[in-house]
This record gives sequence, structure tokens and C-alpha cells, in this order.
Amino acid sequence: MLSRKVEDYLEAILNITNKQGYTRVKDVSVLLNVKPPSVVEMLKKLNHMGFVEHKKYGDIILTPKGYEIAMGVKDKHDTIKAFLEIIKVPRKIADKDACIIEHELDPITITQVKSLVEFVKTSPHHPEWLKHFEIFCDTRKHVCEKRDYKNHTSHGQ
Amino acid sequence: MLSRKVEDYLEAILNITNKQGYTRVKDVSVLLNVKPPSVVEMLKKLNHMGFVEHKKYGDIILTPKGYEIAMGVKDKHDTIKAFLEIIKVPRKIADKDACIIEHELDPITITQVKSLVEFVKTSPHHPEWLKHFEIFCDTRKHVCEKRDYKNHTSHGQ
DNA sequence: TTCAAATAATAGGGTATCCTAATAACAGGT
DNA sequence: ACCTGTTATTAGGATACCCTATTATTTGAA
Repeated sequence: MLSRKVEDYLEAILNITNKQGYTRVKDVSVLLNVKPPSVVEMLKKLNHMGFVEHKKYGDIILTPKGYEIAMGVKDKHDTIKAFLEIIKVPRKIADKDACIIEHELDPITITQVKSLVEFVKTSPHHPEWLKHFEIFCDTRKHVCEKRDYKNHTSHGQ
Repeated sequence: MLSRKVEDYLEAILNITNKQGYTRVKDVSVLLNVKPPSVVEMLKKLNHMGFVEHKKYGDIILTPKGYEIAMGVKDKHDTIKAFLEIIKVPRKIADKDACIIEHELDPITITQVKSLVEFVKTSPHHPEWLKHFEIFCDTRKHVCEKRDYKNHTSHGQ
């Protein structure tokens, strides 16, 4: 299992490269809020692991292997972020928290979060329950109180 | 900000104490999958921080301050676990993953997850959309395809 | 072309957490 | 009361990160 940090660095390199076409030590250092020597150190490790190419004073390039891992992490990140936004976590916080959550989650958990996100996004109309959830967030009250209701087990309030 | 590990140990001590009335080094070591010396070392730290009382060869006891923190962590844990079970992550995985996620999440994120959980749990009936979500997980199809539908913006499939 | 500013690399440390091996204390059965 | 097995502690060391201070390289402007 790869460490959180290894994944963080790979994802950062991917994102920076996607944004500006190349990646330098400085960019990673700024994005991850660490000092350049920490980046250089990690690059040695990532290089040994076969995830990046990096010549002294040069650009940082993901190998296919590194790219694949970075994409996997980014995919998780995007999924989690999308989910957090669905439940009305502000975008910026959603992004930050996705960074935290994205590591080490069980594949099954990720699959389920993905499903939820897809379920909502592909829904043929903006789901009623989501509107109701928003209202619930503000008022703590359920809009929809079906009164023809009987014989439920453990879902009552 | 407290480290993940500090929180893990406090939560473990709380859970063990709740279950069997007292906590020993061994119990923590087993629950957290670390060796006893690691526990002893951490206990010194937690003691300095004012979170636990522990006399040599004796029981481990949370101080009020330690108890409060442990409860906060446990609350997050339970919330996240409940959410994961709502989206059909198996109980055991939900529990494991809650352990991973519960640290360092933004309070706003936690609040929203809590809201979602409460929204579902206090719902006057088992929400339709949850059944539909379950079906969607199996079939990737939406049960409910309202056909009187037009003029939607970005929720189509 | 030269040199100053920006960037990168190295050297040398620090902290948090974990471990193994060795030692110490406790607790229960005889 | 005294062993013996269990549990706890200490000593000493490893690893994964991070840092500051220093040195090296690159690059762009005069």
C-alpha cells in the first residue's frame, strides 16, 4: 500500500502538469505547502519506485505507472468532492476534505460513493429528496410527511 | 490540532472502557494493532497532555478533558459509519473506513454528513430514493423516469 | 557576456510513530 | 509464601516525513 504522502505528491504532479504543461519542484512545493528540499527528497523516492522521471534542475514527469496511480487518486478525489458538494459542503471545503479522505478508503466504499454520485448526476430530474434535504438542513423539518403511512420498523423519528 | 494517532488512542481507550469497565495496555495494543511499548510511549504523551491518568502497571483512565475529546471523535466515527451503511457499505468495512475518515474533517463537512444521516433516520418513512439507489447500485438504471420532464439544465444522463 | 535573482540540491537535524529484545512487576494456583 | 505465566516497562533503534542553512545551477536582463 502506498503512503498518503506518495499519493499526494503524485496527484499534485498530475494536477500541475495538466494545468501548465510541465511541473517543477517549486510548483509542487507551493501546492503541497512543503519546502523544496522535501520535494526533492520525495522525488528520489518516487523515482526509485518507478513513478517519476526527474533530471537535476529539470522538469518532473510522471511515468505511465505513476500516471496511472495519480489518475486513480484523482478519480477518488473528484468522486468524494462531488459527493460533498451534493450534500452542500462548500466547494472549497469539499476540495480540502476530499484531499484528506481520498486515501486508503476501501474500494467498496469508494464504489458506493461513486454510485451515489452517479445516481444523483444521472437522475432524470433533480431528485426531490435532495431539495428536501436542503430544506431539512435549514429547518430540521421533513417536507414530505406521508400520512397514509403505517407498519414501518425502525425508520421513524 | 491533535494528531490522528492521539485521537485514535483516546477513542480506543473510551471504547474499551465502555465495553469492559477498565482499560489496560494490552487491550489498547490489541485494538490498535500495535505492540505494547508503543502504547506505553503514547500514554506518556497523553498523560503530559492531560488526557489520561495511568500509574505504572495500572489501569488507563481518561481525564474529563480526554473523555471529551474521545467522545467527539467517537461521535464523528458513528456519524460517518451510519452514513456509509446508508449507502450500503458493509458494516465491517463501514467501521474500518470510518476510522480512517474520522480525523481532520472540516466541521462543516461533518455537520452535513450528520444532517444527511439524521435526514434519513428521522424520515417519516424509508425514503423512496434510498430504495431507488439500491436498485441503481444493482442495475445502473433509474426506476423513476418521469417522462413529463422537460427543460432541465445539467442533470440528464 | 556577465552577474544577480530565482530555483534546486545537499548536508545535517528534528519529530512522531513504530518495532525488537531485555527486564521488571503482578496475580493466581499450589 | 513462592513460582510461573502474563502483562508492562525500558532501552535502543528504524522509518517516513519535515525543516533550516548552505551550496550549486540556471536564466534573463543590462
